[in-house]
Amino acid sequence: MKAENKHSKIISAATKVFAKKGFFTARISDIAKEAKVADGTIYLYFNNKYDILLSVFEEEVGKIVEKTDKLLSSEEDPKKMLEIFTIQHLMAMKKNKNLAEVIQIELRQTNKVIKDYRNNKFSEYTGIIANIIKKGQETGIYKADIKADIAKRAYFGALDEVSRVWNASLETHYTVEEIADQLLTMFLTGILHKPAENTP
Amino acid sequence: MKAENKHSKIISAATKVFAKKGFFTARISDIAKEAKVADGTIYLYFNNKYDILLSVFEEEVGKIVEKTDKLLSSEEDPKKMLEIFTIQHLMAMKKNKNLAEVIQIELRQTNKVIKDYRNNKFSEYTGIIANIIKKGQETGIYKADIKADIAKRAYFGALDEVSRVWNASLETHYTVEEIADQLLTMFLTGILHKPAENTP
DNA sequence: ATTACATGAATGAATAGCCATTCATAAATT
DNA sequence: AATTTATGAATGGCTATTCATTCATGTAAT
Repeated sequence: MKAENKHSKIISAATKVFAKKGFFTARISDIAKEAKVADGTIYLYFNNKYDILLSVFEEEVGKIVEKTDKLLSSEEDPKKMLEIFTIQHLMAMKKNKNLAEVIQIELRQTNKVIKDYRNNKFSEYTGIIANIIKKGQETGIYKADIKADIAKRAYFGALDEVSRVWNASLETHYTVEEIADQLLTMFLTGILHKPAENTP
Repeated sequence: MKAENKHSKIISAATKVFAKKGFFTARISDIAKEAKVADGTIYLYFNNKYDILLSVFEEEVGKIVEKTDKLLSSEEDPKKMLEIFTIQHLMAMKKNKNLAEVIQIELRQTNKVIKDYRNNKFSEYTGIIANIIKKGQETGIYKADIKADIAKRAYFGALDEVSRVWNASLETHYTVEEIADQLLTMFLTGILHKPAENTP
């Protein structure tokens, strides 16, 4: 069996298992079983349990970053860019619900214990939001007094929390487009009614 | 020693320890040590480890809900209400950074494993946001086509993520007021420049 | 073509360490 | 002295990780 194949089989099994049980309650044997591989085999491809989580995180987030960059590269309008980012994020999370969970786990749990931080694909990812905002500020369409580093967090947080509920989904009949529309409306124009002055 | 005293001593010790090490890597003996109590004593006040976490969560979030309700009760303007909510949340999280962490842990980690859900103070809390929005929509100052249940999540997510970084704070020299101002600006009026039509 | 040998991947039972929980015993309080 | 509260060492269960062994494939010698 080809090596690469097994590596990725384990990665995707782990994604599934971590998402379902959480990192700490997931057993190596669960992952092994899910990947249809012996327990020991996992240690041929990963150093330890945490290494699996980190790999899942970095690799999968890496893919998303790459895809997002590609999608954005052909767009110049900061407003459209934010729209693309939003839809892309929500679609990715809906498609791979397990990944959404893993991101949340890794982000909030484990780096508390193990300080490694490698390349940190994640800050790369939120950095994309910051860049969109900065670009819009240069163009002049976004408010200049918005701080990009606060805004990127706020917007990521909003996206993330909306996706979280998706998973824990007791509900959410909304489509990606509906949610994206709501988020973009809020973030771009706010929830306040504009004073109706622009009627000619 | 008074019983109630010991109960709350354990709660606050646990808050500290969970925040620092995360639920799963925190040891009962850590909590006991922090509370200056014997390991066994903890089991006189709580059923098990998870019960401690849940108690921390429910009790502390409960306090915040109560305080927030009180602060809001004397205010009618939905715009001011959101402002109050925002500042109150950020202050509470800054004051009790540990609690901010525990909320995140509980929210995203553990209820995956143990389904209990008791009263769920948390939905009560986000419900406050939803109510503010609905009220503003009735008054007519908030856009009618914003869905309160999406908006509440988005806004809570934004607040929460901003507070998270606070803790992991590698930076954040911002004051509560600055951050609140930024979030409110974004959420109320958006990041887009208003088309400058309201100059008379 | 067949056999013998080599290599490295894969296995999964055994190990070893950790830590939540219990409980016999000891204060402390009534 | 009876009862309540507290202690912390001992127990027991759990699971990450290891490693001796097997298996599969390739190479070379006959």
